[in-house]
Amino acid sequence: MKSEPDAFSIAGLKSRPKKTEHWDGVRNYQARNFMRAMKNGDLAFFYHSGCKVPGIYGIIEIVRPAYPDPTAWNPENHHYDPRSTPERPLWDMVDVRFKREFRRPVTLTAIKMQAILKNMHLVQRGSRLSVMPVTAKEWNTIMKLAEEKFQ
DNA sequence: GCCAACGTTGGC
DNA sequence: GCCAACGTTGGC
Repeated sequence: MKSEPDAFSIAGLKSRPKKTEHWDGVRNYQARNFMRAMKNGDLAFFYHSGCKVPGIYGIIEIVRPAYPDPTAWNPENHHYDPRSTPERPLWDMVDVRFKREFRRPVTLTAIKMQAILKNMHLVQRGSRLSVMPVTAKEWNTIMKLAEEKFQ
């Protein structure tokens, strides 16, 4: 799951009450559908984009599965979408809880250097999705890279 | 249904 | 700041 750290970072999530926050503002159908596939207890990587060192900064846990995103109904909100109403919600969000922050991020550069990760959704084509799937193999490879950083 | 125009994302 | 890649919109 991607976020620009200036808007919302893993440190920001960690500092929230119960280290939990809504992951709102997703306005892309494919990303929304990936969120709808999430279950309670699922883990996700927290990716920082649009910053000096883009990469995976830690792990979060899904603590509430997809439900309507009320920010879409608020004309004051940057992600307002009049097509979505409380009666017929169009966009969803999930609740995520801070799990762990890597001491050093697994950078996009490091990910691109791993041949085994070349099929990762994140590094394919012009993938701009803010929510995307990770396979078990990819997850384990990223975790190994994260552990190496502790040495 | 096609496709040009436009806005957005995000790495560099 | 640039620009490639992408999704969406709307005219036809």
